[in-house]
Amino acid sequence: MPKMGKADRTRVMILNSALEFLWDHRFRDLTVASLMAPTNAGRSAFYRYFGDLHELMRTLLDMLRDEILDSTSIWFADSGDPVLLVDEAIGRLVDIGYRRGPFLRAIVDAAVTDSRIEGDWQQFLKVFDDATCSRIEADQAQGLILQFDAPPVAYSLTRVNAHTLIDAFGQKPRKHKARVQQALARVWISTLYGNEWVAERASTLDRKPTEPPES
Amino acid sequence: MPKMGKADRTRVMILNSALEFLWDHRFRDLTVASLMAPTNAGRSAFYRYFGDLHELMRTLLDMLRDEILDSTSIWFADSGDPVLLVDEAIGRLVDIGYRRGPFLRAIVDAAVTDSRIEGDWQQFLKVFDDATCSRIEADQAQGLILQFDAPPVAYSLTRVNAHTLIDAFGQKPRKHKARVQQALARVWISTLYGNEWVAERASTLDRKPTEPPES
DNA sequence: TCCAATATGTGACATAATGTCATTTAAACA
DNA sequence: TGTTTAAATGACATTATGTCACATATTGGA
Repeated sequence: MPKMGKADRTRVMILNSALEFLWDHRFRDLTVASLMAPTNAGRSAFYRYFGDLHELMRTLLDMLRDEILDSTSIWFADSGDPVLLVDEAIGRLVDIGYRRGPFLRAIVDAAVTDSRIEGDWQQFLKVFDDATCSRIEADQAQGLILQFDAPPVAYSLTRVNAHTLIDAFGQKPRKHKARVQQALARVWISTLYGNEWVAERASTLDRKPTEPPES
Repeated sequence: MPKMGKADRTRVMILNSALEFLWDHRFRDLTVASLMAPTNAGRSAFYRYFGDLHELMRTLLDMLRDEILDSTSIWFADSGDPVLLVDEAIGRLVDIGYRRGPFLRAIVDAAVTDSRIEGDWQQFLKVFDDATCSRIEADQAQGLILQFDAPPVAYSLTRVNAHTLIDAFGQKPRKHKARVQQALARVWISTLYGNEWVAERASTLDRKPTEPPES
């Protein structure tokens, strides 16, 4: 455990309090007072660490970004069977969406009320837009994907991911993970590579154990 | 012109002021004061007509709902070539998304900060979820669509529509209408009916005049 | 047309949250 | 341990919301 000064400990307490709060409350119900209540410190101590609630949310997004990019690094792979790659990447994405759903939702909620977070979030999505676009164009060059205007399709596909995950897992009771995963995989694979690939892959997916939705 | 009492006139002024404001400002920047400034009435007069800003937004959603359901009535048609039907329905949806983008975005923004609007919006989306689900299941029964778990796919497809439209047209400069339409049509048709139908239809779409993006 | 009766509008007030600042209190470290 | 530096506090200013008693218009019947 790295040695922490008091400032670091307080900062961590605040971040933990935020995570705890947001796990079962919406961002709109978060106030500085409610955030600092479980802490030893008083309300105004908050402002020593963050300019405002939105700045705290940006910090949370920074943390989540690393976690997401790490766990979906396969998304940016440039070799291997493209269909399996998409399937695996969606699986990873659904996993993390399931685990972090409420925080993802909180960040997107916060983005609506603050243009800086909005910018951060769009920039984050753009990483996936760009990666998807590159993949499409590379596979078009190889004849694996039909010729079409790649950017808007990539854009729509990343948005279906983001908002399906947030709507499905962003608040409890979360929806069934496997069903969401299959739906997203179907949309992506049939849009990019064609329905026949989904059909071929379907039996594999259906064999996966079906977990019941959690609280 | 129907005869209006003073109350009706003031109410209309408020609604117009809101529409005008939201055409080039975000919902987060709307305050009761800024809303009533262009009106003859003072700030507190607002509360005679609406409980709060969110109630005003619900009224706006009611108005928009009628317009959208009217213009996308073809979405709920149960006869005709399914592929053409989807294509036409998406076209209508993109048209209205383009015309009303900023208001749609304002409503979705407002939903994030108010659970009543959120409920209204989800209920509105559910109409499309259900219609899409019925269509899928009907076409599966006819063998036009492969057998798969329809509800989550329908859910993802309505969300790709809503959020693609709002992201693309919700604030100026709006994106290019035809490109968005083609992307959405591609996602829907290849997910439901297969890539070959998109390819066949592509030439038709590409022949459409390409309008430059507006302010 | 005028005059109640009623509907509409107003400004002063209470409330709730944010963010700031001088001051107090606690931690760090030599 | 004592001194320097950092962290926490509580009182205050600010901004927006929503409410209320009262003032002023509008309306429709005599």
